[in-house]
Order: sequence, then C-alpha cells, then structure tokens
Amino acid sequence: MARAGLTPQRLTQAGAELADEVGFEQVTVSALARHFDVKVASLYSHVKNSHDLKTRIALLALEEMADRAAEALAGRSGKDALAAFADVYRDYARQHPGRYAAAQLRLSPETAAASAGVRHSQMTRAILRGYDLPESEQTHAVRLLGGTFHGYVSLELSGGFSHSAPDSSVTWARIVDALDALLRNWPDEPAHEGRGEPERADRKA
Amino acid sequence: MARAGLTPQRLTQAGAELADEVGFEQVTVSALARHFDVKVASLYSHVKNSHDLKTRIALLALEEMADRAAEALAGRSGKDALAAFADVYRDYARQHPGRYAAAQLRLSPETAAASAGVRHSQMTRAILRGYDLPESEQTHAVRLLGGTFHGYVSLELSGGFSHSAPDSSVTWARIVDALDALLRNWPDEPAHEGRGEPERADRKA
DNA sequence: TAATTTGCCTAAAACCCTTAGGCAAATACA
DNA sequence: TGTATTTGCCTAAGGGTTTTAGGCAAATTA
Repeated sequence: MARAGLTPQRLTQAGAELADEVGFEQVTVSALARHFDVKVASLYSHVKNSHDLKTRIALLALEEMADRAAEALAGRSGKDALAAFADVYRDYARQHPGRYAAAQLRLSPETAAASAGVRHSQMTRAILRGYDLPESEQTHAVRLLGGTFHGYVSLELSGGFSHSAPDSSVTWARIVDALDALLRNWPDEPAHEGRGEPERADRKA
Repeated sequence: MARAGLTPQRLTQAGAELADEVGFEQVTVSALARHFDVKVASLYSHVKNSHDLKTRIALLALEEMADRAAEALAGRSGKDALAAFADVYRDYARQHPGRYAAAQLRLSPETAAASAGVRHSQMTRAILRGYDLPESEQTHAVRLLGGTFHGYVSLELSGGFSHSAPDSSVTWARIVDALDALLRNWPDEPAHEGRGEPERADRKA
C-alpha cells in the first residue's frame, strides 16, 4: 500500500490551509485524514493529538506574522513603522482568518515563551522607540497597541462592521492616525486620587 | 418518573454558569443533561440544537453586559463615564469568562441586530457626547473603543499579561487615561496623500 | 539479502450531536 | 371529577470526532 508521505510539517501546513478555508474550529484530525485520503489513526504517528496539531498551526501562524511584521518594519520608523506594522497585521488576519484564529489559541506559558509571539511583541516595543515615552509607560503602550490591533481586527473579522457606514479600512487608517497622535501626546500619570468616587483611596501597587 | 422542570431559561442559565466554570467551549448539550440528571435527548424539546443553546447564552451575556454598563453610566459623563464603562466591561469579563466568551460568538446579522449588543454600542456612542468629536469621526471612535476594550480584555483573559511586570489593572487604568486624552485631542484627518512615503510633510492641523 | 525501523491500517472504546417514536405526568376541559 | 390533550422525558439508533493498541508491509539499514 503506497505511503502518503505524511510529516508533522505537511500536516501543519495542510491544517493551516484548511483553517483558512473552513475556519480553525473545523480543523480536525478527521478532516485532515480525509484530505490526505488516509485513515484517521495514521495521523497519530506524526502528531500527538488534536491539541498538538492545533498548537503547531498556531505556532506557524505566529511565525508567519512575525516574519511579515519584520519585513514591513525594515527601514521604517515613527508613524511610518506603526502604520506598516498595523497594516501587515490586519492584512494577514484578512488573508488568513483561520491561521489568525489559530494564533489566538491559548498556549502554555513555556510554549508561548518559545514562540514567535515574543518576537512580535519585541517589534511593538521597537516601534515605540520612535516615540518619546518614559520607560515606565512602555509596557502600557505595548499592551494598548496589542489589544487595539487584535480587538479591532477580531471584531472586523467576526462581522462587526461589515456592512455599516464608513468602510472598515477607513476606520483602520484613522485608528492608526489616532494611535500615532496618542503616542506623541502620551498623557502624564494623573495625580493619584483614584477616579470616580472622590472619597475612595484606590491606590494599588 | 418525576420531571426535571427544564425550560429554555433554566438551560441557558445553567449553561452560562457552566461556561464560567469550565469554559464556553466545554458547554455541551451532554454536559448540561448530566447537570440536570436527565437524558441528552430530553434537552432537544427546549432548545433547537447545540448552536441554539450557545446563542441563548451569548444573548444572556450581552444582556447582562448592557445592563451593567447602563447602570455604571447613570449620572456620569466625560472621563468618569468612560472609566466606569471600561471597568464594568473588564470586570464582567473577569468575573464571567465563560459568558464573556459566549458574547463573542458570531451571531447572524438579524440575531445581532435584535441583541443587547446594539444597546451596548449606543452607550459607547453616548459616552462620546462628552467629548468634542466631529460627526464624521464618531463611528471611528466607537470602533476604536470597542476594539481596544475587547482586545485588551481578551488578551488579558488568555493569559497574555498574566505574570509580567506591571499589574494588568494598572495598565488598564493607564489605557483609560490614554483613551480619554486621545478623545480630547482627536487628530484631524491628515491631508490626503496616502502614507508610507518618507519625504511626506506630515503636517497636521 | 536479512534485520530493523517506520508508516499506515484495522479494531475498538469513549464522547458528543441529533432525530424519531413512545409512555406517562401534567394540564385543560367538560 | 373523569377524560382528553398536551407536554416532558425516555429509549433507540445513526453518524461524527478522538484516542489507544496491535498488526502487516514498505522503506531503510546493515
């Protein structure tokens, strides 16, 4: 019986393509076996289990995203870098919704630490060097950018702004403008008296 | 044989609680049947199918979120309103991660239009009345806020900032500060010549 | 060529989803 | 109150996904 030539890499690649076609949720060991015209149990020689397969796809996606981001960032700085980084992120998500969903998979701390995700966040930090933020605010800004990019793209992908008034690409450009303006005008840490309830202490670490 | 007293409401409620305990992904018709000590098929008299059940949980979550937001907003405006809205959003997600995940379920356009989600976005718009944004920028700002809140909370929940340097709550407060500053200082639409060209003037205002 | 390793297969158990049809409890009605 | 109807949960059964165990043949190595 001719062999199918399965390898973890081919399974991961095919899984990523399948994810983009039918959604990451639908990527299943069975579906992949069908794709290679092979019995389901055969995949378990190449991949530990379903979760392992999904993790590999997630790592692939993170790798690709970091690669694209690095390329986009080369030779740019300031708003130019910010915009290129943002666009490449959004474009990837739109071109590869399944892989993008995979990249959102919750990884174990060790796996996450060894993934290209850290490269991606280092790049975010590098972009901030084009702005004049105090050291203590850097992490806040990194998290803001990460959250905003992810959140917007995620809402866009799930159809949030699909057929409503301003085109989503226009909003995206404005958001980049706004974030650039914000980073150039980062607010000082307000005097510490909490917010909302005037009489509350609210100090925390 | 004594009846279990199942209703769509009780199933939805129990499903929401189960989601918060074990994760929305693990909310299954079978698990719910076990919880009520009833055969699986019995649930199908009260709920169309698994997707219907999940949709109901999502709608419940959206309702609860909108209710909390409305309460938080009462009598506030400006940054006070923004911060209250943001905090209530994040707190809900942290207290009810399963429900929050449910609220992210992709709904059909009709279902979404009839959900409490529209109430929630109307409130976001209401908050913007405390700031001085041109009409044409309102939607962009609504999308920015929605994306940022969702994205940050989502990353936080999936463990992104768990054990790293500044406490996530501190970052959250700073993000609210930053968004407030941004809304008070919303950038003008830049002169239209695309972006990315290094020799561009970048004049604003 | 013989020995070993590797790759895919069959078999089988454990879950989950869903539909169809039945009996008994609850409710409505006369 | 007794009867008819509706409603609620059950059994049965088909189909899909995950995972483990054990086997045979193709590929690799000696």
